Order: sequence, then C-alpha cells, then structure tokens
Amino acid sequence: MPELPEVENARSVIARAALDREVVDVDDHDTWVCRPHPPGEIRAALVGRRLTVAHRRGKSMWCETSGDGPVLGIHLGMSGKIVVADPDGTEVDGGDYWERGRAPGDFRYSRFALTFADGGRLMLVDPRRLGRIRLDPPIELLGPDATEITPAQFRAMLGRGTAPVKARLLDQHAIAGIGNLLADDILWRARMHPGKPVDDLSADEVAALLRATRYAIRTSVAGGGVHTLEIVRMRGPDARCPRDGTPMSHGTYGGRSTWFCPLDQRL
DNA sequence: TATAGTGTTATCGG
DNA sequence: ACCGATAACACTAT
Repeated sequence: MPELPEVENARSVIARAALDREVVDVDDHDTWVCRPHPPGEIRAALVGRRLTVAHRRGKSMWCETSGDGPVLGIHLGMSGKIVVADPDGTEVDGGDYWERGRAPGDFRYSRFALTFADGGRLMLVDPRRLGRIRLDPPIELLGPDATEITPAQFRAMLGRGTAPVKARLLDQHAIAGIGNLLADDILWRARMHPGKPVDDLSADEVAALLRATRYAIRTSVAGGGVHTLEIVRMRGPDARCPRDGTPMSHGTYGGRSTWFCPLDQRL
C-alpha cells in the first residue's frame, strides 16, 4: 500500500488528530515491529509525553515529543496504516483498507498503539508486520525526499554503474519516497525501459526522468494515492499501454515485479 | 493448497 | 571496500 503519497496522508492524519495529546499508555509488545526495543522500553520513554510535530521524508515518518523526549520513528512497511480512533473505538481518521467488515473498535491488526488521556488511540494497523516503530530512527541515511529533490541532486543520485534505472529509483538512500508502483509510472511517462543501465542515460534522459518523477508524485499525492496513477490501474494479465494499446510486458527489475510498454519504453 | 505482494535489509559473490 | 543481486522477513488475499 504505502508509497510517498500514502505516507504523506498518514503524516497528515497524525498532525491533524494526534498531536498535543498526553500519552497515558503504549502498546509496544510486538517485538518484531518494535525491534530492537524490548517490550516496555518505548512505553517508558513516551508515557507522560505528547507528540508535538509529525515529519516525513520519503516513506519514513517521525514525531518529536514533548519535554525533550525521544523521536518516535514510524514506518508503514508494505501493509501498515495509521488509524486514530475515539475512546469507543470509532475510527476518527486513517481509512479502513485492511479492516473492511470489522466491528467498530475491532482493530485486529494493531501492532503498536498510543493511548491518550481521553481514551483515544493512535494505532499502527499492519497485517503483515513489515512496518516498524523505533526510537530515534536514522533518518540521515535517507536520500533527498522525492518531492523536494533538486536537478543537481537528481543527477548525482543517478550516479554511475550498471544498475538498472528502476533499481536506482527504488534505492531509498539515493532518493526517498519512490516505491514499486510509482517507479513503473515514472518510467512509463519518461518512455524509458526499466532495465536501462544508469550509465547509459543522456542529460536529456535524466531531465525527462526528473520531469516524469515530479509529475507522477504531484498527481498521485493530489489524487490521494498511487492507485490513482494511470499505469498502476493497468496492471494485470490483460494490461495494455494507455498510449498505444500494446500489451504490457511483465518482468523483474530491481528485484520487483515490473510492468512496462515494450513498444515505447526502450533500452 | 499454491502464489504474489505497494518495503527494507542482511548476506553473498564479483 | 564498493556495487549489485538475491533471499528473507510475516502474513493476507486471491
């Protein structure tokens, strides 16, 4: 589910509904999601504090806490979602993608939760448990956020080597926020083959790639998620290129499932 | 029952 | 040590 647009939405949910509320309890019992912290460590660090600001870079979020407290790092992984609920369990914000059909208050896949003084809760709902909660996360390891990257940074990010361009777009240390679906849409818009070695990119191709990146991110953030991207809706066995009707090719690039138009995305 | 999957990272080989 | 490829992680939906 989550790429940059979904994570930005989750950040705004936190900013809108979870800031400046006193934390009275923390559920950090899931030692996989909360690794490397032992149970109770995050709880001890947060009880009595408030979240004061919610930040995002790429797909990573972090919240500052009151009283010189630690930074709370939040990553949604593949299936994570932020849900804020009222004391009675009614969902206030965050959507219900993974929880269709459940009764109010039945957050079966809640893997981490803050309880506020009024009984309301902020939860990481994550069926696959690939999301992550940690204190003082190493955000500095991430590349520039994909919404803010400059042409010079973009050029430097592409770097050299024989890596396929799609693999580089997915490298969060190079540029932060592009996931598998955004990458396919960007490459389709730039008419570039996902397996093209970054060594072979001309200056014009780099410029076209940056334009496509900005366009895809802008439209998918505005649309509310990567699902609104034209090429993403085309995925599947009968997918055809929206430009020319050619059956889409399917393969693996950068270790991920990849759909592309064999006619106009050339090496 | 078998398989794919929107993310990250440890590990392996060159 | 650097770079790139792959497996593994945990679990659900189809």
